[in-house]
Amino acid sequence: MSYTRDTLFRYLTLLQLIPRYPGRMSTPVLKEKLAERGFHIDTRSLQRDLSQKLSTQFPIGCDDSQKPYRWYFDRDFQCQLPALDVPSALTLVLAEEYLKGLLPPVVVGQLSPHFTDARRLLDEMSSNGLSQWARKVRAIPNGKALIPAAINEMTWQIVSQALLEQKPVDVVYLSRTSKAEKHFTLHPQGLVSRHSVTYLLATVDDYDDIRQFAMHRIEAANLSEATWRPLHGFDLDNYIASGAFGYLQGKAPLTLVAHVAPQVAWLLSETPLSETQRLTPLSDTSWQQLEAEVPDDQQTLWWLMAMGANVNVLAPAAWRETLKTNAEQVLAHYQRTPVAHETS
Amino acid sequence: MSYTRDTLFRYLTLLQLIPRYPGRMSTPVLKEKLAERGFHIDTRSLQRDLSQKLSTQFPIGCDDSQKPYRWYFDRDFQCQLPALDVPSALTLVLAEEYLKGLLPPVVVGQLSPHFTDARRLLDEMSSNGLSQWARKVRAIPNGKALIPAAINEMTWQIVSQALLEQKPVDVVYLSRTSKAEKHFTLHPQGLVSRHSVTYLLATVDDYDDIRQFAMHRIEAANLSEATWRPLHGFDLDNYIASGAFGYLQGKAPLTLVAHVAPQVAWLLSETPLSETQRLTPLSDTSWQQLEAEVPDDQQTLWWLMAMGANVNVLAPAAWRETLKTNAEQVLAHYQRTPVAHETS
DNA sequence: TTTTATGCGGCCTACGTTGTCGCACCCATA
DNA sequence: TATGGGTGCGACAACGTAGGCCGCATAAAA
Repeated sequence: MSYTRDTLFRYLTLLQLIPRYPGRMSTPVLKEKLAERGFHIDTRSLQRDLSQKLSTQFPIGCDDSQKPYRWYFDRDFQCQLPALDVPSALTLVLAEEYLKGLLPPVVVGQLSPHFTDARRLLDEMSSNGLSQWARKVRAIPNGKALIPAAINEMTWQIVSQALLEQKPVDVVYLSRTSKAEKHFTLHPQGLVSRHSVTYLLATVDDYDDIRQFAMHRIEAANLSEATWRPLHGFDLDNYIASGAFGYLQGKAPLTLVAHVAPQVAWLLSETPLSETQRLTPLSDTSWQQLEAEVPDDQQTLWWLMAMGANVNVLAPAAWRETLKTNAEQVLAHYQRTPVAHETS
Repeated sequence: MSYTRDTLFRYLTLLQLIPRYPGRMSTPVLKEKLAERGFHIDTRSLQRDLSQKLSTQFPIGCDDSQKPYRWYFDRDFQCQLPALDVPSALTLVLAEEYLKGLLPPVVVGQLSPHFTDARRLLDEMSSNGLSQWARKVRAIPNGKALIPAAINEMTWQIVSQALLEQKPVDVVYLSRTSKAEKHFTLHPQGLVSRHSVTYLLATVDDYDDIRQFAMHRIEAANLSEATWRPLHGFDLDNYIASGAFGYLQGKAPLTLVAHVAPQVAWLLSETPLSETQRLTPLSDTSWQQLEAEVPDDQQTLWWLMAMGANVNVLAPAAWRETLKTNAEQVLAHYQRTPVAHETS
């Protein structure tokens, strides 16, 4: 039996059991959880640990409005073992910059204690000299930053729990088309974050087909009493590849052949399109010939379109044709619509 | 004087002082750091803490090849207070999916203990029933995923330290143009991660102008003996806005007016271009009129180009002209180049 | 060889830890 | 109003651990 050595470890276990603020845990529950982990102590000892030892040393709060007291960590407290090092802290700051444009505020907010921790460390590091590190790192996202749709915090918590524990959820969903609130029982099968919109994939009520539900349109969610209806043979990757999110994707990769302007060649030499990319200079011009195996998806096509006149796709023929047709249509727009509209 | 209550706290402080694996810290140094934080204990006690208490309960290693023993945490160990909750763990998994396409492997690797921690938690949560949560979440990045350039781990550590502590670094840099290794002393002023390439902004040797150095082309880095040369009046945001990274950006935001196809309108209603965006239906068509205040930058223009024939920009006139000209040039490409090339 | 720095086992005492008990309080139920 | 279960809390005593101190062993430095 391990007596003494366990005191420290029991404290640590206890600290790990106490949830962060929105959640809280009552003394008897904590006692039971500790017992599950091999710490059989008297209730009195636990009470003493909480109210006399831990809560004086840690930012721990206690809800004593009702009798089984409930304990919780301050919302923004964060402690890591081992402590964050400087490179990791910098990485976290960069990560936050990127993620702010990719995930809804509430979701990024889930990680804010980590980011705050990183910033605090950097502040301390560079205290000698007002280095203002915050002004020293920036992330420039790839592509246009759209504003992520806002998600209700409670919804995110309930749905993520349901997804992982395979439980159905009752939701109030604001339908896109009818503008009406509808009540469903969903059986979550997957979660997809596309750009900045997060979708829950689930079967509805007693049906067997997967449908998409934008998380930000779920107005309320609660774990359901209904029994879980498992769905076999569902594969998220196949589902995405089959074009469910507007990214129709052929199974086989394609060989892209194109002539690219110098500035594009420069970009690609830094960040290749694929592992197999080859760039070869062309005679008579500063342009280069690009050959690469790329996936047959909408993303790649969009990228080519964004490059505009700076790339000249030679193969595959289908893409060449698509780009050509698109250019013709764009031109048609601008020839048809009178310029006078511009002032509107 | 706080005697007893400090035991637990001293252990925690000690644990926070021990660095993660690549680093390590000797017993005397630990003793001194503890003293700095108010824990004045006998060397013997520290030795006992390390070798008998902590290293039996934590994944702590000891390098005893030379006499002042050096202690370190296992590379992949991670412990959080308070413990990770399910929603945060899910968020971390999503974040990792995104970041893998945005930051170099080594940089994301800095955070891998966090991600591993999250995955472990999810594994435990869903152990009952083989829920295979890893198959349940996916992130679809915004725009084409280019392959991030690889960075040397040591370089990242040294440079991030130098940047924050305002110290010069000696680097061996593989010049892009000359293909030759060059030796510089850099005075780091900022770090910019653009798409998937990370650049260090620094002044070189005795010059005062800022230059960009791609992190993945820094082959070696060491803190320099040279004295730090401060640079006043440098503002990273202005630098970026002035077009240093190919994103020329006008100061004033523009009012974008365009007609957009139904699918684009749908996308924008989910993730607006800006806070002020307005979408109004057009008569005679399923298209909608879009009005939004957008920044005057390359990103927005690229986004419009990628949308191709699905948007018809009415204002500003300059963009309309740019898009038109671009379409004409693209068309010129595809009319000039013989289709026969495709089979090459 | 001597010196210094470090690790380590042992010893001893102060004091921290913890089970037990009694009391107070709140709430639900009779 | 009375009663009983659940919970928090102060007090106390017994146990045993934490931690300073000492001496020795070892290895690197002088």
